[in-house]
Amino acid sequence: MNLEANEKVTITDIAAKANVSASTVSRVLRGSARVAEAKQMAVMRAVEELQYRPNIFAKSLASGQSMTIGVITQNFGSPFYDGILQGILLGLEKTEYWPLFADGRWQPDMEKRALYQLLERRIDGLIVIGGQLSEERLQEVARYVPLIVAARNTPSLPNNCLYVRNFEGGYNATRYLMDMGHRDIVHITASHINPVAIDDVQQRRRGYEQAILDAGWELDPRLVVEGNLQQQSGVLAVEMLLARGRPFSAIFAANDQMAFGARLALYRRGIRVPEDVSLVGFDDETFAPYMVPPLTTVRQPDVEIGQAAVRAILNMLQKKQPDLPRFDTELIIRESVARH
Amino acid sequence: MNLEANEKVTITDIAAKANVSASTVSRVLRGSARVAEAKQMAVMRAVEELQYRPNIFAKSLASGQSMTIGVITQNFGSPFYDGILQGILLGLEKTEYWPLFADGRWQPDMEKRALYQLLERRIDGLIVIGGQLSEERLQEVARYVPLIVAARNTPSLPNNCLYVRNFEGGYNATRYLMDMGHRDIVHITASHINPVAIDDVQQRRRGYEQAILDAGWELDPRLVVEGNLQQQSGVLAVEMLLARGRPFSAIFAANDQMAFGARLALYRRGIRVPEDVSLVGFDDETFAPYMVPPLTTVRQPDVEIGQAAVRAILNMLQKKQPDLPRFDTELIIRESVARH
DNA sequence: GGAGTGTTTGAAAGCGTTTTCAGCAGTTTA
DNA sequence: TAAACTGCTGAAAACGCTTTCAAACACTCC
Repeated sequence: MNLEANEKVTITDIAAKANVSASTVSRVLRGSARVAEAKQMAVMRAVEELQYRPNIFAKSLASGQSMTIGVITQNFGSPFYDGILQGILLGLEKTEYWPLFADGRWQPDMEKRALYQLLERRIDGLIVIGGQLSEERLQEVARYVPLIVAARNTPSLPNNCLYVRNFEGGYNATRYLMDMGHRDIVHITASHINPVAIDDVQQRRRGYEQAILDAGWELDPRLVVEGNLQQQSGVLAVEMLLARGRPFSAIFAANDQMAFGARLALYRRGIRVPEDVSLVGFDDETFAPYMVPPLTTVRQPDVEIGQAAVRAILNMLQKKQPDLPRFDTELIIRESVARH
Repeated sequence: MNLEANEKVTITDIAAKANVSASTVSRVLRGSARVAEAKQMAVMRAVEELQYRPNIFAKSLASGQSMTIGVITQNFGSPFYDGILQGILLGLEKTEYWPLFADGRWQPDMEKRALYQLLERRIDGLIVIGGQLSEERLQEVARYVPLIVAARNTPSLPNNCLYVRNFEGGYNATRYLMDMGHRDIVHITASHINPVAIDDVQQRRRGYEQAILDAGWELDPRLVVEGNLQQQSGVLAVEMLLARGRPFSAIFAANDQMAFGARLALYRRGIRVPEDVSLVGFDDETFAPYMVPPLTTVRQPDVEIGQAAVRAILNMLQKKQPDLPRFDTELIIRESVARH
């Protein structure tokens, strides 16, 4: 790599060196039309020798494409979302595209602003991870630019949405606890975050409820606590639960972070995991295997979701029908659940 | 926000509507020269009415600036680095610049490739977080584009480097354990990662050693174990330590991730924390307060570092001397250390 | 009243690509 | 043998900005 050298080499220089016109150079480089073998070779040689690097601004201006994919995430630094970002990075790796990340921070106006700025940067496609943009706005965006929504259910955009079977995940987690002999199972949910409904989390809750109903038991509202997906809210949830006085032997948290919080609260109260209370999370974050005891949890294939999102977007960019796989969750059994 | 509407509005349309020339419109928008008050107003009104959004490609082509800052991180999804990224995002928020992230994954060739691609995208500045690019290459890059190196000591680039006082951090952590009555203090380090030396981690180790020497004690090589900064290596480190048979009452790990691994290994062996063995980490990751027991650790101001990196780069872009603060670490005392 | 100074402006020349269009050889086809 | 294709190629026109340059104008000062 020679930094300064290639700086000023333009397509015209290549054209001169290879004894062809600039148009022909462009054709060879983009493969946009047939060019005689001999000229092709000449162009390639000139490119090699002069260390030519196309100017991306000129390219974008002329072609109208930025070769970038916008990505709106919430809460940069949150393990599950970061996993998806990693998948996106991975999927984009051997393409000509580059991701443009923006952080919505679960704040509707931040998210709108991010969207706006990304569009101003003329992104060729957009991946939205979670978030709270209204479906109407997403529809509007989808009309304007290829769009994939990941980690969020958007019923009105069936052709833009990457689903995870959250319902089944919640169901299986609960079912597993039941199979281990638990009956009084708590669910820490987070159906509302300032104050928009998070469909994925609600699906997990519905799975939990269905598992209980399928067993022929009754739902007990005292066993459900509301959190906000952050660790601290897991602590609070357990406090609240204990205050309610309703006995329980197991907790299923709607994400790992709240499970970690719950685990800490139990520790502080001297309640042992899993001897006294069993614990199941959701997401399988990197820290989950290192919780004490290692956390049994429902794995969402985050990296795979990111990669699938990229594949789908790339297909859309080529005007092909994207395939939108449904992702299954997987129960990862570790050591935080004991037989009751 | 009107998506389709503004698409085709160009500077010429504004010029026509405001009864001025395109050059004047440009001048008003960029503030690059005085323009009569009345015309300014007219331009602003036209911009407003036609919902004009400048075409960033044309802007970049004409000005030679991409209004992007390249950022090379290692290991996307690692908490400490993500914290810095968050800081960068935050710092860039109210500027016209946008970050372009690349992931080196601690692999030298990945990192070189990332660097190369970022330069191809004509970034206006570059922030490198950690990594293994040789100092020579970094020097070469620095000559070519404003460069800030964060979370890594680069002695040959004193004007491009953001330092954290890792030595003091290591010293204080060890000192604290000594003050709590510990004498046989283990250090889990990671001085070499395939197989490049990580200066920051070595500084922490030197701090550890100095603290012991200052107390008038001898360094015992059996108390130092090598890891690779990943959780799993913390597990292995404790296994190895136990196998050595050298008694110890405290562990100071060079980062939180290895501390988490160590904590798990101790749990598996039935060794209590902090009753039997005390534990101190480094970084203060988001999970540290939720470890059981909450982890005493050395906080590095990750978000602040990211913000400082942005400030420095922005200064360099304005040809001003960047200020490169030294960052102090802070010992966060939680519950993983007991008096011995 | 003219020279000198300073301020504001528009025309036009880039910036480096892509893409359209027409032309020019060679084929085929009628 | 003329007409119609085909396949390659170069000239030139976008793409939508920024910036230089010189003109136009309004002052101020001898």
